[in-house]
Order: sequence, then C-alpha cells, then structure tokens
Amino acid sequence: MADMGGETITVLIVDDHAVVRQGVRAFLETQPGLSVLADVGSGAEALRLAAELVPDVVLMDLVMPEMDGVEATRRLKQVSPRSQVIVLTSYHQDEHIFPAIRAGALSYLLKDVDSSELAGAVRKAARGEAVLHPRVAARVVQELHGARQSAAFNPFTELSERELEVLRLIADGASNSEIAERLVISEKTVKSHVSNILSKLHVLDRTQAAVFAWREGVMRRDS
Amino acid sequence: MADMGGETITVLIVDDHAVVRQGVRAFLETQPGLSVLADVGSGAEALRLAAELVPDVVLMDLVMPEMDGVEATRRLKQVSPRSQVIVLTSYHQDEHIFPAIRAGALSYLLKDVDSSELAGAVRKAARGEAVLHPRVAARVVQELHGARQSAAFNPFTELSERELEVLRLIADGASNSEIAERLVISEKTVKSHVSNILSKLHVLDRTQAAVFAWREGVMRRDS
DNA sequence: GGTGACATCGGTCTGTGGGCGGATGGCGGA
DNA sequence: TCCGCCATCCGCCCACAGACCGATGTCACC
Repeated sequence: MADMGGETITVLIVDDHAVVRQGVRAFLETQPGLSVLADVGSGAEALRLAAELVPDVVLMDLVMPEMDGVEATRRLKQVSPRSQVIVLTSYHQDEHIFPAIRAGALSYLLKDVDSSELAGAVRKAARGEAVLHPRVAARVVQELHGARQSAAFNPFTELSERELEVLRLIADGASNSEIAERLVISEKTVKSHVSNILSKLHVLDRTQAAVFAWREGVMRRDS
Repeated sequence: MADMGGETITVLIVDDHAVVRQGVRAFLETQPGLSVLADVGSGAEALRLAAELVPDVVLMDLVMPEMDGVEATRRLKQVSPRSQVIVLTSYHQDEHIFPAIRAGALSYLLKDVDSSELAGAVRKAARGEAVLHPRVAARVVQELHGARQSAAFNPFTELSERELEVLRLIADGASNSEIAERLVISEKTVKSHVSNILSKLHVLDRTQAAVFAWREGVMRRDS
C-alpha cells in the first residue's frame, strides 16, 4: 500500500525450475529498491509464504506440477489480496492468458522480456499498474475489440442474441434439454451454443458461465 | 391488481383431464364474482392463452404430458407475471411441492379439497394471499423449521458450515476435484456434500445450486 | 448409553455435458 | 460475388456429475 518513493518493494518468486528462480532472483537483487523475500518451487509453498510474508509482488510461473499457477494465483489473492501477481511464463495461448487474468493476475510477461522490463514491471506492479507483454496485449485487445460499450470490464467478447438467450437460461439453472424445449430447437444446437458461449467467455463449464452471468450483472435477482 | 370488492376474478384452468377441467369449471361458474375465461389441456395452450387473456388466477395441474405444470408455471409467470398460479394436483411429495413453489406458484392445493375451499383459495389468490393444503403446509413448515433467522424467504433448510463452504465454491464455479483440492478432502466427500446440498436446497444440479446462492445473496459480486 | 446430525470415505452406475469434427442455409459487408 | 458470421443440425466419444448403496468416527444432547 505504502510503497511510494524510497520504500523497498518485496518480491516472492514462484517457479518450479530452480535455474529460473535463481536467475531471476540474482538479477532482481541487483536492483535498487527491490528485495527478494524468497523463491519457491511450488504453488503450495507460495501460498504458505505469501500468507506469512505478504510480499508486494509475486512473480508466478504458470505451468507447474501439482498446483498450477492459475490456481495458485487465485488462492494467493484470497490469502494475500494486496500482493500483486505478475505472471511470468513462456506461453501466450488464450487458454493460459485469460484464466490467469481472471484468477487475479495483474501483469502478464513472457519469459523473453529483457531484464530492465522485468524490473520495471515489478515497480509498476507495486503501484498497481499492469504490464502486458505486447503479444499478450494484442490478444487481449483483439478480444476486447468488437465488444460494445463494455462498462468497466465486461465480457471479453460479444455474444450473439441467441447466445445471450441461452446464457440467460443457463444462468437460470436450465439443462440443455430444457433449453431446447423452451427455444424449440434441438439439443444438439443448444450444445453448440453452449460450447460457443463457454469459449467466448473463457470459462470451462455451464456453472462457471452461470456464475459469470450473475457476477457480471447479466442476471438480476428479480427475474 | 384491482380486484377489490365487487370486480370479477378471471380464471384459467389447466389440466390434461377433460373431466377435471369440466368439473372444476362447472363448479367455479356457480360462484359469484368468478369467471372462467377458458380451460385448456396443455401447458403450451395455457401459455398462449395466459399471454392473451391475462387471467387473475390460473389453476394448474402438475402432471401433464409434454410440458409439466412446473415448467408451465415458470414460463407463465414470465409472460403474465400478474397472474397468480394455484397448483391443483394429487401429489404431495417434495419433488412436486418445492419445484412448483420455486417456479412461482402461489398456492398449492390437493385435489381432495372441498369446493368451498377451492373457491376461497381462488379469491385469496386474486388478492395475493397464499393457501397451502394442510399436508403440504406441514412439509413446508417442517422444512423451514431448523432454519435460522430466515430473512424474508430464505433457503428451505439450513446448511451445515461445511456445506456452506462447499456451496460457496460451487457458486464460484469450482468443479468437484477443485473443491476437493481446496478443502483437502477426497472427491467422494465433496460429492456427498454436493448431494446433500442439492437435496436441502431442492435443486437438481450444481448449476442450479450456484444460481440459488447468487439469487439468494449468499454470493456477492465483489468476492 | 442411545440417538441423530455431521464429516469423512468407498463402490457402482447412469445420464448429461461438452469437446471435436463435420454440414447446411441465410444474410450482410468487402 | 465471395467471404465470414450466425443459427441450425448431426454423430462419436469420454469425463464428469450425481444417485444410490454402503461404511466409519466424532460430537452434542437427552
């Protein structure tokens, strides 16, 4: 919270490869104003330490055995909400980017960033500013593009009228067969719509889609 | 809305058995102040007519071919919210009662009610007052019993602490295996909890449970 | 000491959900 | 005109969800 000016920014490094941890750590320690509290090799350790040390910034790898970075990020934001998470990974596919952001990551860097950028991202993160790797930024913008007014931070992509209709029914607890009955279409078609909705919203199943609809205000308590 | 004093109460009868329809109709027509607009044999017809005629009260059978009464009630309340639905059926099992009430039925009568009670229930319904058959009322009270403060019209039964914990995770979009991981218990145990939650909330699957949690305010948009 | 609610775990089974790979026709913009 | 989005439909397939059966230990309450 109070990292204005001269105060030290504390960092926690999470990566299952020791080489990466040590490399990043060695570099960050040369940076004035940055202090690496610890580097750990698993999400579980990260959670434990984050709860204890409450680092300003967490550098998080995504692909790790046992608990992946997305899950670790989600839970970390629960136990230590004020820690800012920077994803540092080599993947720039949608299936990594969007879940990570939705899990609460602030910034998303690819491992080919040069050192000064990394240090800059850490300092920015401590101030709550996000940094997206250009390639990632491109994807995010592309997703945002085509969305209508997008109050604040809406769905990432626009749903068609029909899809919205299906989403509302999902968010009302309807099964595929019920939706088919109500819309007077085949269940296969419903499944197609549902699949499209899931991928557009970047969620994994209908329950998450329903939650999304409620959280995002598509649904209201009085319907 | 404006059925004070002398105005006529309009009624729609929905039942797949012609005999029942005619019997009920014949009786209601002897009642002063009541006017039967129509009697229909299917949910689909009921929806069409209700949208057109906007009856004050709809007498709804539950068990019907094609669209059952619960589904018909749900959709009827969408197309004609001011119509009050009285369920008139011969079943008093939970699996009929609770879905019907949740679908928007106001009153729930068993077919052994005597005529004067039926007429009374119709008049009460027109004023927005509910009537539950004694046997049904007993079940509902029994369900409500043990519930804590139950602001307004809460869950029908109290969930245990652990179940609430699981419900929150469901309402966050978590799968059984994720829940198991997070709570550090086996997936079998999670399934047990989920099953108990579903039956206590009288819903059919996890998505409906999630919707319930959001609708009922267990979940908030900022978690 | 019994009784019941709760949390934990197990097995088996079935239906549904959802992915993947197609196909069609309509319709509007380049 | 051709292309791409949308809505509709089809089949195959497998993992998950949830029902139903069971069990254990703990704990509070009477």
